[in-house]
Amino acid sequence: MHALSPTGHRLPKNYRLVNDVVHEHGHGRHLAMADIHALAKRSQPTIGFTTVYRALNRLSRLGLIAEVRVPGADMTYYETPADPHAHFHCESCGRIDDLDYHLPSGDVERIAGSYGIDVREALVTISGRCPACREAAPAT
Amino acid sequence: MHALSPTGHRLPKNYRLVNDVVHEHGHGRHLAMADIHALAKRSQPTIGFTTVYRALNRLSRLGLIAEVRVPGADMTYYETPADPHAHFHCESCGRIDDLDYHLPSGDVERIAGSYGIDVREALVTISGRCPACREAAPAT
DNA sequence: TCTAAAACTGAAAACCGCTTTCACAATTTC
DNA sequence: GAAATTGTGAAAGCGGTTTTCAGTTTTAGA
Repeated sequence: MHALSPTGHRLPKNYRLVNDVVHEHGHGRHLAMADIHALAKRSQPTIGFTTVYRALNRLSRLGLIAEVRVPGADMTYYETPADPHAHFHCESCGRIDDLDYHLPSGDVERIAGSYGIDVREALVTISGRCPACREAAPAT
Repeated sequence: MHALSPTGHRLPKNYRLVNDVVHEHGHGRHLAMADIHALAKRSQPTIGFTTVYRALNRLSRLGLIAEVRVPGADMTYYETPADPHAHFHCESCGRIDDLDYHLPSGDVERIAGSYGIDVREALVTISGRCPACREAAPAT
């Protein structure tokens, strides 16, 4: 017996579990597939990472969760969908934070127009050192 | 006998070869390690990819070449260092183009200040479909 | 110039996240 | 119910990157 997602899609129950996990633990945090798998196992100890992998793909495609890809990070992270925002990636400790920033409206459209591009997504990523790492080892 | 790089660093000759390759073929193009290895072999058929790998790391660290990491692309690309600019990544054909755009000056500083971040780099990446792919398969 | 230390080299193996395959189980549809 | 579809977990495969190893070349210092 499958059930419907919040947007009316039919979702297997493992997929709904994954969705719940991301929404419960993804408040401002960014979860890797391994994290999500570990969390899902708490409710469903037999769930395999392959299922989590497929769930994340499906949920992303449906827009129920969002992929976070940060240049320089070697993994894909997942978060709850939110208004456009930038990401910060600490090169020392690897942490990823949300930044409340988005490109000036109009800029993307202007670029798209002049290059003939069909834009799906415009990403802003800032990399550097977070306050904690700054303090731990000031300047390298 | 080593020689000096343009900036006065001592560089093994294989590393200089890699540097030359990137600067000769990286005009507006983005080269993967495999490309660079293949090109370097023309002059130095015995050069191994490990050496190219190490050269690219060193040269990047010295700022003689620039790494291009694009979210969604599975590889690191290399280009000649240039003024800040954005990148476009075509999700259909994978091509990566330079875009003549940079974040409004002041924006990055403002973010850095309010979050206490030590910024090394601010990246703008736009993904979507390039004109060629648009035409080949309009809308999916 | 000779020599010990340091740096460089290429092949191969290890690594690591992601993706696919396989054989089987559960669910849905008719 | 039975057939077709969809979901499942383990395991194997894949591809770019990184490390290891044993050996060579280069450098620095007497």
